[in-house]
Amino acid sequence: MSQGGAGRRITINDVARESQVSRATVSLVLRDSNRVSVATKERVRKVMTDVGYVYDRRAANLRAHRAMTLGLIATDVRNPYFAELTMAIESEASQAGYTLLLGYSHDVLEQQERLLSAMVENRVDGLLLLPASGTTARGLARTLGTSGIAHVLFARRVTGHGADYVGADNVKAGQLLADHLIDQGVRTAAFVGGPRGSSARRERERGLTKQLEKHGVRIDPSLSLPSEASTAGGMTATSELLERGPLPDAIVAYSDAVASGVIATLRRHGVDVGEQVAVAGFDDIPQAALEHPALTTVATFPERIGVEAARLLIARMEDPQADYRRTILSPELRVRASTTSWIGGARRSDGVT
Amino acid sequence: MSQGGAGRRITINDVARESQVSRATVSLVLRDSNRVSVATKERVRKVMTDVGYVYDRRAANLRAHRAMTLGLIATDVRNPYFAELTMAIESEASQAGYTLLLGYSHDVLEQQERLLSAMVENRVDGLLLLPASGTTARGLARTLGTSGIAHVLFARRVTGHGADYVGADNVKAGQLLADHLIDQGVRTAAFVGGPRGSSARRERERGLTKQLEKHGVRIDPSLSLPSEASTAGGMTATSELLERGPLPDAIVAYSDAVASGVIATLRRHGVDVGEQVAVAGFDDIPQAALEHPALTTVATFPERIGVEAARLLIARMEDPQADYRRTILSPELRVRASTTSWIGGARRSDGVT
DNA sequence: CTGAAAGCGCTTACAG
DNA sequence: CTGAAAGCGCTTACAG
Repeated sequence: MSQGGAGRRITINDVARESQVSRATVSLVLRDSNRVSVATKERVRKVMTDVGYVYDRRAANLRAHRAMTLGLIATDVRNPYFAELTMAIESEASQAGYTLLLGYSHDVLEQQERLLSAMVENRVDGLLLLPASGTTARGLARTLGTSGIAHVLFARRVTGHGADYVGADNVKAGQLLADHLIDQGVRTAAFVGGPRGSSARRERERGLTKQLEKHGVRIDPSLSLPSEASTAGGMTATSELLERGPLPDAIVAYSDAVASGVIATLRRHGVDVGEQVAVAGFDDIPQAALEHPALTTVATFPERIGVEAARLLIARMEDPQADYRRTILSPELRVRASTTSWIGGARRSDGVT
Repeated sequence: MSQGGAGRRITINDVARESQVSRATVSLVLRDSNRVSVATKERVRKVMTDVGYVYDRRAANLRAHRAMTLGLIATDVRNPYFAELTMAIESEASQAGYTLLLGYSHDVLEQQERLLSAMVENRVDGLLLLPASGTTARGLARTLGTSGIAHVLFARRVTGHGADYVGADNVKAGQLLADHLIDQGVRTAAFVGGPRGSSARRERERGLTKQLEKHGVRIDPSLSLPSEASTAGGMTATSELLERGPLPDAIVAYSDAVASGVIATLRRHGVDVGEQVAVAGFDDIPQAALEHPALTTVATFPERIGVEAARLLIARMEDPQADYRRTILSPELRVRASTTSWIGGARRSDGVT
């Protein structure tokens, strides 16, 4: 039936010849155009399966000036928070008919640049970027500027860079936690972990610090310890903290992933986590509720951020001239045992009241 | 300088005209061919940056019959085990100069089919597949057969499907755990969680069961409870187990992710995890050592599996006719408190000795 | 060392 | 409802 020899690719030409129509008609059948009669469609489709034709989307996309492909650059998906984000973005993109070109920057600027170039050169229709810490507006302009490619930033901002953005209200998240810790009677606190150059870290810390200060509680700047945004990072930072002297009333971790390392390290050092020192995180990843003690945290809804980022991007692709949109999701406090079982506050109030 | 108007794409033609050479020469400059003089290269490159030229890799790839793109289909990256795998594959592919086209099947067959088609139609050079549970050789043949695309399976096998494969020795992993549990004096055990249709589950359970039976310990088949390969799955399965009556001496979870759910659920029901019932998992994800109690498990080295899978695929692309290779990594037992603190065995031996 | 021509596998107006 | 022609942005022999 098919004359396609061993190595030869079967193309639209073979199908056209075999079914006695033009290539244009085959092309229309491929997209199920109603400009082709049902009879012709059936005949052409039969030939397609008979000769084992496989559509070449790249060729189609080149000609049609689109890719039906979105680029996604995240930092590291071993972080459960980013895993949730990635899954949500993939689902949403996939539902909208897009395929995903993926890259991980490992939170390293040079890697991110390489990935950005690769995606631009592959002419993705749009780009979702979780900026590596240290990303600057100038850097982005250099890599993305000339291409004018549609893109949205998520989870971390880049100050001065005009683009759509989706993220949590990190300042608010810090405030929520501050208010709760004040309620618990906390008087001293450390802010542990997270990458120094990330907007999320700055904002969470700022929200926390400012709000604590309103109640006369001051975070000793020497107790602000950056780290990788991972459990391992949390462990390292906590070891440092333990070396610096007596523990504060509360340890606020940059994220739940970091908090996981905080808790493990404290426990290894015989600290009674929760009772002796209150611990809290950010994000409310699934594991937070399963920590022992269960972790107080502020939910930042990665799934919703992912879905929204994908939607914003698709909207942006449809209307490149629209004003930039920023979607800031409101965080929610989740109170659990890691702060409520703290007994320092009780002791203190016992003395006072 | 450039005459490219607002919307027009700047192509190799513009660069050729502007720098007074042919398109062929520009093309050679792009690939830094030594068939072009240094002077010409410099002149052409200067023009490229001046006019803001951006290479179109899609067009190049179409013509050159390659994509420099690999397809990766995993199930769900919220599972830390798959996250490690994915990161390793991405690193390796990226280092070899490939970009990754990504899709998650959510362990659902239909989704996997759609993703496979998309990747074949995008003409990826090769494909890495973590098969959804229930994947059959016939199904794969149907989707991949006609395309003859290079691919490797990893982490789970598909019986009867001829392809390269990389995975852990799951039977051995089960045996290692069985031997250890026997040493601890365990007499009854349950196998909890994991997707029914996955080869990894079957093999782990078989290795465990057979080896236990050698020592006269029999797993009650009604205590083999499948679930999603997630922490949530482990929680559901454990709730079921608790309803079935008295707990066995040991609970072996399909994976550490599942074990995490087992531990949390037992604790919620007031069970003293470790002492009252031994718990173990598979994979040795980073969190296993941080569980409370620390989780005994069998390391299966997802990172090595990922790296190896990418390498096998690249080798396969270079030599499509080579015999199929199977890389089976040897697992290693990691003994921790979740089994060693079990006191049932000690009690019993006290009585016997 | 450089160029003219053909072509990768499709889609897109334009006719009829 | 269908076809002939041009073209997407590159690379690849083939000449010279």
